[in-house]
Amino acid sequence: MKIIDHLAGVSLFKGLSAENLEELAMIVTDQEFKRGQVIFNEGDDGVGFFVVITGRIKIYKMSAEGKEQILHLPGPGDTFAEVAVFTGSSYPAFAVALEKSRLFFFPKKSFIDSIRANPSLAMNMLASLSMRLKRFSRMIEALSLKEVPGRLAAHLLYLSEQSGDTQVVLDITKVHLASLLGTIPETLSRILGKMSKQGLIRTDGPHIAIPDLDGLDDLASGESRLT
Amino acid sequence: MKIIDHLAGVSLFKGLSAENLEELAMIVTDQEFKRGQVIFNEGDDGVGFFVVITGRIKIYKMSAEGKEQILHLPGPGDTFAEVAVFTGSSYPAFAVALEKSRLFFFPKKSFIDSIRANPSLAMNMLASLSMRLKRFSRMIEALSLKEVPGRLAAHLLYLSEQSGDTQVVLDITKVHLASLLGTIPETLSRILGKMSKQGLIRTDGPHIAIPDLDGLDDLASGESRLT
DNA sequence: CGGAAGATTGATCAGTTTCAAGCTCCGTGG
DNA sequence: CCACGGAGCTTGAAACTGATCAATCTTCCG
Repeated sequence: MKIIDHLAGVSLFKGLSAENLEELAMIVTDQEFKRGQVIFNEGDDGVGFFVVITGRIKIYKMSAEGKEQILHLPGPGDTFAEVAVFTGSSYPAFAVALEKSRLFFFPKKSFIDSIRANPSLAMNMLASLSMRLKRFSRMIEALSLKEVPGRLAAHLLYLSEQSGDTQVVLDITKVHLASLLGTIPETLSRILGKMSKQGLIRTDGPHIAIPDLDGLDDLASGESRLT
Repeated sequence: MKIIDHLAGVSLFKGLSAENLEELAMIVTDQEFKRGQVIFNEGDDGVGFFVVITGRIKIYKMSAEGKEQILHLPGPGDTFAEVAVFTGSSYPAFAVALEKSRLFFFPKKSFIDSIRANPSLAMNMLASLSMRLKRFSRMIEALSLKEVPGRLAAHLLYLSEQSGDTQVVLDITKVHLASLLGTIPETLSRILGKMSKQGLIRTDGPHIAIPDLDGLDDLASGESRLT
């Protein structure tokens, strides 16, 4: 499968002509990362951005004591580190591969040229950054205004909405889910337990069934609490 | 003073030609808001975005119990609600004027046309959104990985860096500062008190002197704590 | 097969919020 | 012009959420 065929499946490049994709393909570097391999560290020189072809990446911040807060978990078709391209500075977070991953790397300079020459690509990128901004503001809202049960409920509802099913399968470990929700595995485990006891969910390893969507909704919006 | 002269001072429009500014000026609506007046509510139809000419705007989220988390406090020359332009959906937060404010409003449709026609404007907007994204990720980091003293220390250092002075003047109330830091006025007051007692800062109303930059730095990075 | 990583549960502890009260300051209307 | 009322700010005591520390068990990757 050629590079251009992979690019065609990336939503950031949706609607671009074959010639445009051809041009983009010329500036791409195809890169492989092993599970656990560092892609960049916070503060590294921001030389370009990435598109995930296969695998899963963890973008995160870290505290002095080593606690991690996950910002983003891009998978196939997702992009990351675009910020470095447009602020012309260093990467503002850490990135490691959670599994064996194939990435396309776009060097900053060449990609900026592409964007300048291509209004549709610019619009796509603006839409992509705006979407990210929206998700980040939801994260800020959750961290500041919701307690852990509310954040978890909101996340489960989000997953359920994505899959269009009241059966949800976690494709990340609970350690990572905790880090994404801004808490720790112990707390997450306890709260999943409480939710089960109250009949809001049924858990079986990474499988979570949601028999009571309305109950979770009340939790997520702060209208009820977990006793 | 004509609209175009105001536009020239907005960093989002930096580097644009006089003709470009002229075109932009044609799609602007000049609007006045009184102190406390609502500009839009979360969920309202996102019809366009704003540039602040004079005054101060509060962009915030709100919990079910009425607690507020400030996302952004745009002042003269700053923009807000750009996200609504590019995601084509509703406003994702609340906006009110903190004081009598003059705003320029850009309707979504016309502004998108301007961007498509003008690569420099597109690049400026990409840079602006990226900067915002970076600030939001710092906020997420702070809320999740730092305690209130650390967040406050980081914010004071930020203000000091902006002004290039170890003397800082708060141009917002402490109620708003608390909301910006993800806490409440009582906690903020106590922590300012502790910092003063330890000689990290000296406070006099909205004036805060920082005699011990290194001490604050240690607090902000989590290397020390407030006993 | 061995060991590290993931997951769960209990007891304790620290940080922050909540509730309550009192204070100053300022704008506005009588 | 003064008084009133509300907003901003501070301090204290009590309650609570979530983190920490510790132990155990399981799983899965090398």
